[in-house]
Amino acid sequence: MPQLPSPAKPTIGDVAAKAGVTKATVSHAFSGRRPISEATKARVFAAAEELQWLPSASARALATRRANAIGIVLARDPEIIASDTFFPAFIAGVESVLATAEVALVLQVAGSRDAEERAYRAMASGRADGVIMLDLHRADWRVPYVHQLGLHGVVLGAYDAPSPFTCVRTDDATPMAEIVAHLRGEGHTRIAHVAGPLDYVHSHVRSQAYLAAVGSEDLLAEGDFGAASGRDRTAELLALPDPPTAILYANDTMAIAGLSYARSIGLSVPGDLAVAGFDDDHLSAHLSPALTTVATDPIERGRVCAEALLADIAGEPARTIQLDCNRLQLRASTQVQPTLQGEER
Amino acid sequence: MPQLPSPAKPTIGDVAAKAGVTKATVSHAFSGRRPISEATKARVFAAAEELQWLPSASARALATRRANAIGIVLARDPEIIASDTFFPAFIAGVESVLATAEVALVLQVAGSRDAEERAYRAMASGRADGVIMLDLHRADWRVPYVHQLGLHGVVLGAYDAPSPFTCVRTDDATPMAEIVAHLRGEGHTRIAHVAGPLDYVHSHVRSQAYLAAVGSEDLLAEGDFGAASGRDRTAELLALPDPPTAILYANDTMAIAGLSYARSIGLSVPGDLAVAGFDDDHLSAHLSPALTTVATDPIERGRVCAEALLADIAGEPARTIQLDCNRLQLRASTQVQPTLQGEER
DNA sequence: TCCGAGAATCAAACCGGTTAACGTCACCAC
DNA sequence: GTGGTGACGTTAACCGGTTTGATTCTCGGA
Repeated sequence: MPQLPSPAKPTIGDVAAKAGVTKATVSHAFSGRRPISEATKARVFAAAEELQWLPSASARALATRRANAIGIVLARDPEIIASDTFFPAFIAGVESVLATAEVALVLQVAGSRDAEERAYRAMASGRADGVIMLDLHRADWRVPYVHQLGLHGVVLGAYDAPSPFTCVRTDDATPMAEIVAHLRGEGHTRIAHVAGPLDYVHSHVRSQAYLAAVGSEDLLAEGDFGAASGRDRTAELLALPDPPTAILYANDTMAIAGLSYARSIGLSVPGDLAVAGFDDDHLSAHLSPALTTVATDPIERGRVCAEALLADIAGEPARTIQLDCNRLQLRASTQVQPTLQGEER
Repeated sequence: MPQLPSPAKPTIGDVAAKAGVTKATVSHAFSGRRPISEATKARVFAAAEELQWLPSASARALATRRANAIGIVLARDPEIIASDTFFPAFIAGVESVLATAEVALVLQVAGSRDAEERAYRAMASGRADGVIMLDLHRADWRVPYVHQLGLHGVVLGAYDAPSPFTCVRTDDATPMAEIVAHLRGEGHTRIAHVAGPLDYVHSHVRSQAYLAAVGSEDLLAEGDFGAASGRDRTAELLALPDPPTAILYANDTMAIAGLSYARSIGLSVPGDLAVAGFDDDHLSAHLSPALTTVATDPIERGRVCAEALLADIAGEPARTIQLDCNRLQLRASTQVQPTLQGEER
């Protein structure tokens, strides 16, 4: 492979010299912030093209005090990230709006609270103009912290205290109630729930909705969204003297693991045990029985969060956005009689 | 929420003034590139602490000509990203080494070839010092392109032409041969393979290994790694006059979809049909039957790629790294008799 | 004829760091 | 004394853009 003779990247000065103008003119020609004659513009563009000039992102960032990037700090254990079906889709949604705005996405994984603070400080030091905060906790410390750092921000989830940031909320309670109603319609009376960690806002909301619908916390268990915990909580529930006939999981990963466990001990699904998940993992429609779940459209969530953040950075005031992107997917894992719902293609 | 009076971020100049020294001294005190007396250092650090000074990433990037960031451009359809189990784990591995090096990760999703080129140019314009290239194609255009842009790089996968970049390779052929041997040992003679898109290097390698072991391409089908294609290819294979008794899939997503399809038409697994996947999705060990597959340790791959890239950026010469991270996981989906292999905890 | 306005461009300051070159001063050997 | 050396700081240039305040030129109107 021919070792390149280090082409010495051209700068705006080189372009200006080649076009016979000054740096300022080149800048104006591209930004359009001052009128430049068509003739000069043409010369400038030609020179830039010929030199293959790319404006330096860091120089521009320094001069404009804009990183032209947004950040996401993931405070999760790498192993959990690996098993997370939400995150990549969310990113895809975010990127779909960033791409057209020429804004980059900076990602950081932080294992500890300390690493997390460092990550946000790094963002604030000029790596990003704003951040999207996921996996909201109740009274999340990040909201005041990020605000004090002078960053723009958007939170995904219900933040109850007054927030300086735009807040993108979804209604997870309604689909939970719908599932319970559906299971009741199928004749179930002992309906259990395997929740996610209850200090997450979304886990909490889902379990509250479950409690409201069922009226008892006898059959409420707390998992951690991982497959192993789905299996273990299921084993515990099924070992009860009066075990549930239906289990509602806070995500599909736990539901699938639970479903498999139930079958491995000889139960039939949905005959002996009805199973429902949450999230609509890409596999859930392709299992047998296909899994009843709630499609949460993470791509759409990503898109809306990114748009809200760009708006915030552009100076628009913070607001609350209510998203309606949850869709109940009734499938075979909760109904003995096949329906002709037809949401599967 | 109290509107902050725009704290006017402190600069190195403010710190210098407060400590009664010049900017250069502050810089040296922190970088240690010139000796500074303990007394002065203490004053500088105190001033920085008091002012909550964070050095500006963009100013530093401009001055040092280093972005202190690396990039990954994902050339995939958002829908496919969403169903990808490899990617988040890989990212987690990458981050685990970046975090300690204070290097950021810039992500870009590019839907088209054109967008992809733009993304790499953006990286080259100072957003990143180097990139990791995934999903290598045979004779991938990105290798010369990225090199010409003056970026550092690492490719994951077997690039056969001489490459200016460090190349991280894995041996996917051996586990494929092992699975075939294992299936033969179970008595199977009609063994099919549902490959991924064959223009990907890794799909190609896997299918070649399959062909070498089986000796016929009668039962080779090409999928796209998505669940739907796993189901459809399976349906086609099982509809053959002389259908296979074992199917080997290029990833777990297709395998799980295929397995479910087989069961939905009344076949038992592994009794009537043995099924094996590739990747060891987080769910695979928790299905019933648990899925025989190959654990590919994407976290480790990410870690090694990131280390190699940082080394390259630091000026070390490119090299080829052979990774041994594939582990065959024999589970119930391919063996009628339960074994006591015990690799499951 | 002279003035004012607007268009097009230039020159220079500025963003916030890093770094090469240079100045001091103290100390030591000869 | 003289010269050399190392430690510690300072000055000023530089990185590659953007932006602001002149400057020049043209043209229309009073």
